[in-house]
Amino acid sequence: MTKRVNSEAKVVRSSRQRKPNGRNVSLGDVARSAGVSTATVSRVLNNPEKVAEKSRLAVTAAIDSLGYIPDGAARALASRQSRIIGAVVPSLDNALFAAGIQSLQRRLKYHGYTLIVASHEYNLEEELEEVKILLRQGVDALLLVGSEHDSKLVQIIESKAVPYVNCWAYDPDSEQPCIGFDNRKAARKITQYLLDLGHTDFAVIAGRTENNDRAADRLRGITEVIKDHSLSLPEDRIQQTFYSVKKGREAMRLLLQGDKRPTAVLCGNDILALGAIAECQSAGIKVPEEISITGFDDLDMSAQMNPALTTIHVPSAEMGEQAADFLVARIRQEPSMLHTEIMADLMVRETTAKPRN
Amino acid sequence: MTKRVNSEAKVVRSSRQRKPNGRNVSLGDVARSAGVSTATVSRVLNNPEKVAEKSRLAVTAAIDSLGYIPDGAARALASRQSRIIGAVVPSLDNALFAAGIQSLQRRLKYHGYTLIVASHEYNLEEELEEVKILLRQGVDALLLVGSEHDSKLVQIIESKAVPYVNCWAYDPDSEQPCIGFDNRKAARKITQYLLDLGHTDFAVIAGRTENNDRAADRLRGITEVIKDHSLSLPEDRIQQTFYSVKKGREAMRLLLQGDKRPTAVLCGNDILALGAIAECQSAGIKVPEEISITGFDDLDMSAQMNPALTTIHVPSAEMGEQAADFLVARIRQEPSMLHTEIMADLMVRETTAKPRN
DNA sequence: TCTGTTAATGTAAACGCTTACATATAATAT
DNA sequence: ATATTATATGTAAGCGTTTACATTAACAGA
Repeated sequence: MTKRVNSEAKVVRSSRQRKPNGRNVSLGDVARSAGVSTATVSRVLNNPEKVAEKSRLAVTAAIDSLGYIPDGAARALASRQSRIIGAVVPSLDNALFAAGIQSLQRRLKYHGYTLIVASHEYNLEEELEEVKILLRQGVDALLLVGSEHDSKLVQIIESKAVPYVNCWAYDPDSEQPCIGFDNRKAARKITQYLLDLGHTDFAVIAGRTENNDRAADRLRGITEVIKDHSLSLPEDRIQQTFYSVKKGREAMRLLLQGDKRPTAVLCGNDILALGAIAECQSAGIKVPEEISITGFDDLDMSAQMNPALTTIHVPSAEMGEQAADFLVARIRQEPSMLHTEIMADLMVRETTAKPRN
Repeated sequence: MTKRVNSEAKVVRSSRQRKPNGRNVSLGDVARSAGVSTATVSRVLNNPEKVAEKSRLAVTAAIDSLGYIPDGAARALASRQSRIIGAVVPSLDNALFAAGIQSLQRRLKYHGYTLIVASHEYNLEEELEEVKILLRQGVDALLLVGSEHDSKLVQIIESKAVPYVNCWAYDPDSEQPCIGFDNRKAARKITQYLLDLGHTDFAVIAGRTENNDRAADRLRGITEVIKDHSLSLPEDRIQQTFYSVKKGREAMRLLLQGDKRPTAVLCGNDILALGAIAECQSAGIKVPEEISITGFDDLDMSAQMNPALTTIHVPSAEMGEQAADFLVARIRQEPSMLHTEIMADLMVRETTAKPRN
């Protein structure tokens, strides 16, 4: 598929030496140059208010002229704080998490922390593995996605006494801290909306529910409401698939093959819905006139597409920000809420309408 | 500073306690428990082949039973290697980078490295700032996007002797290592294709070119080819905007307002193109019958949309993987190519056609 | 038996910071 | 003036690893 052409065979051996003249410049060098002790230099770095202005100036001048950059490892070792926070998400490829991580990072930076992101590709064992790696790197706190984890995971984190929080899910009954929304409730809401519109003939294109409690909760919310209204949702009306436009199309194609076409299709996220809509368009089926389709997440583009997608708005950015504040508060041992619910609202747009007859 | 008044008889000597019941388990604890020296434990961790099987077994058993997790900071300090690699990208919100980062991470993990990602929101000063932070954290190598950086950036990295690579751009004349494709050449290719189709009336919806050499190169490639063919591209036919579907729509709306409508619109990336297409659809203009639209990047969804987008395929995943291999090779002081060009191919799909008359 | 060589392990000195505690100096109260 | 307290700085002991070098054991060749 893709060809690769290498430019001339320029082979360069980089000699991984430090400064030309020797070692890297250290805090000790700064101290010597400024004529103060290492303790004072350390203080101007960490508690400048505890240092007299005169020495503070001398030290900052020395830092600048020497181009001193503190050694994070040494600092972490001595202070037992790495100032690094880890996040383990299912995937970076999902715009939903990307947006959340983006705002998480921005906020952490504001608090003086650096973020390490790892992804586990919707594999709980892999998630445990990644958490171990982050713990080894000495993260000061951890952000996890969902509330379903490998059984050993929480135990390990707690044995290390590292603060953590589950995001993108809300479970007030859990002992684990979480910041997120109730996926089941939101799914019920959008299903109910379709029901109120008059739909009785449903199909679902869900994300894979194993190892993904968010997808499972969404599916559960949908089926519950449908069952509550004594409507049926046969097995072949429920597709489970990976999150991608392509998979969404394929699932919709299968759904369209049945002898009776559903009047409303609930998708596990916006990406699947985009695929479902594209498939309908290709098949000459009008959305929403002939079929209603809903998404979940409310990606930026969903409101802009044609037709604009009816979906559940998931405030990822807000969640990331709150998670940052929460974790920093925990690190500082300040009081904080155990559970924070964020509202996920229904966004009615153009892909849903009353059924035809 | 703070006075400590002990009313109780219990005087706590070490104020830095970790677990409720004491310290964390350290390599020394493992050594004691296994009946060997710390050096031997360290060896089984880092060079197991240098240790006799008997002691290796004893040590691994001790590690398991104590639940020992090595301290990354201490290891980094002593070995002068953090096993962390940093990436500074413009945005995580852009699916293009997300995909590249994802594969970079996967590959780094395979090599035993952890990835830290920072984003600078298309702000070169911010980029410098992030690089400094990562350097402070002690990253063993750095991945950058594009070849245009703050003038101090490369100097700082090189003074620290940290390997780095510029990605998503290809500039064989530069002294800086890069792995990527030639944005200008690719832009020329897609423009030429439109020209060959018979288009003479162009418009461009480009990404913002300040602080973004990739966007600038793309725009340059487009305008060059058009000029080469003695065609005109007036100022008002060039829109520059942020990468978002919404902005793409707005830009297209402006373009449609002119007295003469272009027959082909070249977009700076797929996201902008998606917006442009949506706007045309809303305006009742048929793509590609009445207007041809092209993207750039070839996101996963672009092939699935309706109509499928004609665009330039950017192999982000491959780039991430190669970047990982390159950086690791550099860290290990193995020989490696300074410049690697990756081909960005034209993907002709359904949003382009011959102009009407 | 002795010596030289190799393999396995141990000893202890870094690595570059932070910070408890000690000390010196200045400010204030008596 | 002296005692008291607050402020600023210095001293040096870690933090938990890695690793150069020393030591010991095992074994082969003479």
